Amino acid sequence: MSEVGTIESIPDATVARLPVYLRGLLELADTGVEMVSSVSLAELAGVNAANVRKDLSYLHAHGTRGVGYEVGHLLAEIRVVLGGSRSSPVVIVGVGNLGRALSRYDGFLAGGFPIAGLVDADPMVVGRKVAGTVVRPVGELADVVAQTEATVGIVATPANAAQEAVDRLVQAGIRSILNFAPAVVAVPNFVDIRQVDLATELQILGYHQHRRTGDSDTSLVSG
Amino acid sequence: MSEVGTIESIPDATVARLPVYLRGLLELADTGVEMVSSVSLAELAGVNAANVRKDLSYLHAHGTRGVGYEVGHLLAEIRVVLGGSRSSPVVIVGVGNLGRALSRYDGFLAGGFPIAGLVDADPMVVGRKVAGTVVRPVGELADVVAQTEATVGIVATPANAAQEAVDRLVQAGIRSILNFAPAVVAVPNFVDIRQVDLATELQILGYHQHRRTGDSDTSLVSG
DNA sequence: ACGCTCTTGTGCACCGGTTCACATGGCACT
DNA sequence: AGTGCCATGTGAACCGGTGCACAAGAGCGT
Ligand SMILES: NC(=O)c1ccc[n+]([C@@H]2O[C@H](COP(=O)([O-])OP(=O)(O)OC[C@H]3O[C@@H](n4cnc5c(N)ncnc54)[C@H](O)[C@@H]3O)[C@@H](O)[C@H]2O)c1
Ligand SMILES: NC(=O)c1ccc[n+]([C@@H]2O[C@H](COP(=O)([O-])OP(=O)(O)OC[C@H]3O[C@@H](n4cnc5c(N)ncnc54)[C@H](O)[C@@H]3O)[C@@H](O)[C@H]2O)c1
Repeated sequence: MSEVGTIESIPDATVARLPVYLRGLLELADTGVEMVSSVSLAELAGVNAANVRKDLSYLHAHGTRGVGYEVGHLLAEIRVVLGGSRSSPVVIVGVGNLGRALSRYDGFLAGGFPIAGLVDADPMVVGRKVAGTVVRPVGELADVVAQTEATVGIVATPANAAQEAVDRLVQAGIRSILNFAPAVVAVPNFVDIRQVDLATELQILGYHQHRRTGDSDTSLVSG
Repeated sequence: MSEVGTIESIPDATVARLPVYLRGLLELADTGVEMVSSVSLAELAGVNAANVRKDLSYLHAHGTRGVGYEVGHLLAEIRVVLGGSRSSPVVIVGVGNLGRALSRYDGFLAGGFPIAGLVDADPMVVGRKVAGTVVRPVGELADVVAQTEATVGIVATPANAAQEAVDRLVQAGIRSILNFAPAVVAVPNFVDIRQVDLATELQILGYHQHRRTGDSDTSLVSG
């Protein structure tokens, strides 16, 4: 049911794959490929071909049977869905090891997410220039957001400061937040927050490794 | 999906939540709390209480009805499941912006994943000391893995070098890999690889933001 | 024009995960 | 011991996602 004025709802799982398709399609476009089949795109993205077709069926990007999809059209359509091909400036709260690395990452800029503002609570960090941007006091966050017209916030503070950082971002009008701190934070339901937990990723790997080796050195408490 | 039968199989979704429970439980233990109910643990972890109970039912950690779960017992049991409380040294391939940030992260060490080895292809980077560890040539990866007894590999190279980096890790005997490069890489099926794609995370946020604002896109690509 | 081939688009069955709802059973207090 | 209370543990419905399998349709060559 497509309603005028509203963008159709696309399943979360599909949305999560669109960026992957985008990457693959950019690669194809670079090498001059103009048409692509669901099978080859699937291979490129590491997913099932039927899944690709179903995903693309949610977009306004129909392919032609017997031929495939037009790379350029697909690219444009995915870009429209993912933020309307509009640039979304990002502000980072907490410019430590991770914050600096993220600031210097040019892949964000290329993807339409320029790092526009940096703030930190530490006076030793404030005033320093990182990747061409001067770090400003966290108290001036609202100003920074306003000046840079940032729409996305990244939290890279220690875990115990994450809730405060998120609160400040929401207060400043940010509605999309990426949180790298290993902490569960509460946000109003009109705010979209995503958690990136690197330590957790390693622990999940650890579980599977443990299982694989089956090396049970621990006191298995069997009932 | 592997079907090794040594240790009981735990659903993936549950495994992904165990580290979160672990964090919450550590917090509780620090503050001297000895018993915890599924409701409060759920709140702490940001999930549904019934879900917590079902998750914990997969472990050998049963609670007592009317009371709750013993924090210490739960902690021990989760630790056992997640890698048997054994330290899993990590080797990082690609010591650029991100690789350096990860090297300096003490949360990994605390979680049982000490950064034991660093390798890079750039002669300018090789030999430099990062977080107390000397960066070695990527050609010596197998040696580094052997010497450090690393069991986990992290790929933090540019995307176009990711497949090569992964191949080297597998060649060196690594069976658990965390890949930060935005690239789909192929691995033998006895290798466990997890993708961390930060740019994708931002793009997903962008989609929801785009939807929320309902700012009907005007830059409709002409046909 | 016709039929062959190729790929899309999708109905449908399957599966893992989530959540509700409630029976089960331990604990404390009288 | 009896009674009330409370939290666990789980059966079952529900839900979103995946992938097979196939019909529908486009292009092409004869
Ligand atoms: N470094 C990594 O590779 C890595 C990996 C995984 C997770 N993390 C997580 O990312 C977060 C940042 O890690 P890091 O290594 O950069 O830590 P860090 O200590 O190097 O940097 C944290 C920065 O946040 C600032 N800060 C502290 N409180 C603040 C506040 N209330 N408002 C604004 N800024 C504040 C500090 O001044 C510091 O500059 C941590 O939560 C960590 O657990 C980091
Ligand atoms: N920096 C970030 O915050 C960030 C964020 C998201 C994703 N990433 C991804 O992480 C990866 C690393 O990012 P970065 O900013 O650290 O890049 P970088 O260019 O700073 O570092 C890459 C490092 O990898 C090394 N390298 C190149 N080819 C290699 C090879 N074949 N073997 C071993 N080492 C090799 C380089 O010498 C360099 O030191 C990239 O794929 C990037 O897309 C980075």
